[in-house]
Amino acid sequence: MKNKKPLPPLPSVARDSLADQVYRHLRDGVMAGRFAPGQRLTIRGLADALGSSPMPVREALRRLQAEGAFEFSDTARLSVVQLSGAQLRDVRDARVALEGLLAERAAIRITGVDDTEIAQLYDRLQAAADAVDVPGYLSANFAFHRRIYEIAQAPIILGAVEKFWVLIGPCFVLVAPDAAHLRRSMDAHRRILDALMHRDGPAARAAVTDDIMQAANCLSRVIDKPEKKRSVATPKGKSRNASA
Amino acid sequence: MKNKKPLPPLPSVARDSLADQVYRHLRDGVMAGRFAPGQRLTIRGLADALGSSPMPVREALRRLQAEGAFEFSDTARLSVVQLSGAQLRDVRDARVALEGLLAERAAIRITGVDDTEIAQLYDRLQAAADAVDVPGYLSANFAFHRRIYEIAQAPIILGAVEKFWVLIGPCFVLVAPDAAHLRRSMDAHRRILDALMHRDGPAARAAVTDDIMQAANCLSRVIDKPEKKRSVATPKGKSRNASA
DNA sequence: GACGTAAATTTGTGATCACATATCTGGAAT
DNA sequence: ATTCCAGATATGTGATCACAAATTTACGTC
Repeated sequence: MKNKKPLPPLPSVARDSLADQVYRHLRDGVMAGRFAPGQRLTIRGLADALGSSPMPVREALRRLQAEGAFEFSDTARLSVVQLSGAQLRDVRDARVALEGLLAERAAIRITGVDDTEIAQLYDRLQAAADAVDVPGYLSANFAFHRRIYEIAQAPIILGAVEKFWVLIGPCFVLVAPDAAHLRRSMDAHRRILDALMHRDGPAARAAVTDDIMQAANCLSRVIDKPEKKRSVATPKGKSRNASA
Repeated sequence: MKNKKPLPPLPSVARDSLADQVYRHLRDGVMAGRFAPGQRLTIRGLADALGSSPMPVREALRRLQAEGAFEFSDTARLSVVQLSGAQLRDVRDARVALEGLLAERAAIRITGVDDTEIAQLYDRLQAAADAVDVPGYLSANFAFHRRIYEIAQAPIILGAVEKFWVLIGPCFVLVAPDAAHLRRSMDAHRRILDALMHRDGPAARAAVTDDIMQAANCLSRVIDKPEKKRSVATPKGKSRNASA
């Protein structure tokens, strides 16, 4: 469904190009684990699925490539990045360093008006954990962390952190909904919440560190296991793509 | 000078698209301080200067926008990102966290074959400091740090660090060649070198931290001083660009 | 029937065109 | 002389086309 109209009703106040919309759409999809590691995609296929020309998709993919979400292989074929175990440990260490910094700063700068909002996001996270909806849990999890880090008022650092989230998003499609992990993760989240409410910076950093290590351990049990029936490449072979 | 020939001699083994070349060219230019903060650029102007069509430049700029080097303003005008003092402090803190991690890890994994190479880069840095060539010093400085961090064998973290370097590159055009700063900086570099040679991780982290804090202090004396004759926008007004 | 080679399709890359909007230029009115 | 508005130019965005390389498919040969 190509839109022949050259976007007539654009209020011009939004300043939101088609490429930007495609970018956010794909980025959210990656973070929510809707793309499998190593999955092959095509520019034209995504463009058809999104109802646009290949051009905005190309620009969005360039940005996502710069962030490490997708890669153009040696033969210039597009695919979702597949992190190795070592790379996953690197992401873990970098997250601990950066998110620990943000959590500590957030515990200092948080005010009463933020408390209720954080608590609401925590409840939404808890709800997604009770139902074992993994994509929903991932989205709620990132929203919870993001809101906390926004309080730290360091958007540049938060941007770097989100780039790491984009990297680990696809890995989560490999891990089956693990109730035990979700319970441990929610325990860490509870401690993050408590630390923030008590304005305890070091405790917030420690809780965030535990949460990150928890997730990394969960992933490391699945990644780099050489053969464990991980046939999560292109499901069929046709240039399809998962974009809800 | 548009190249009408559809790139005939491409060995096809390089897998290096025109957009990639433009990307690296602009990225190196930004890191070396060849673009002024807030400087306005145009896609067509850069394309003409580089002798290509606007298309590869667009893709390269998209990547660099994703990395935060350039921004498309609310009115979709392209300009070099101008960091505020608060953002500069954020970059400083993130660099301390990440580069400290890499330095500590490098001190552990470094081997004898790396020693000579690091020493050579240090000498090149010293030479650029003796002559007060700021762009040359910046390039040598980033090369020195990059080589060290490569030893840490954490390419994902190094990639995040380089994104921060791209952000602070333009800021350095604001600081005049300061011999005192160069001396203090070289002192920190000497301590980094010594720590690496002694395989002392904590000392390497401390030296890198000092180096980063040093540079941040130097920059903070220039940034956010409301009016100090910083007329470093577009020098003339014509859509020119500094691309050597 | 298996394997290798060539045709056909797919796909990323780059160029060119069209268009809406922002920016600049010029002159006219106060 | 200054201000303000209309025409002209410049610029980012998106679409379409062309092309080379890679992948897939088909067919002929052993």
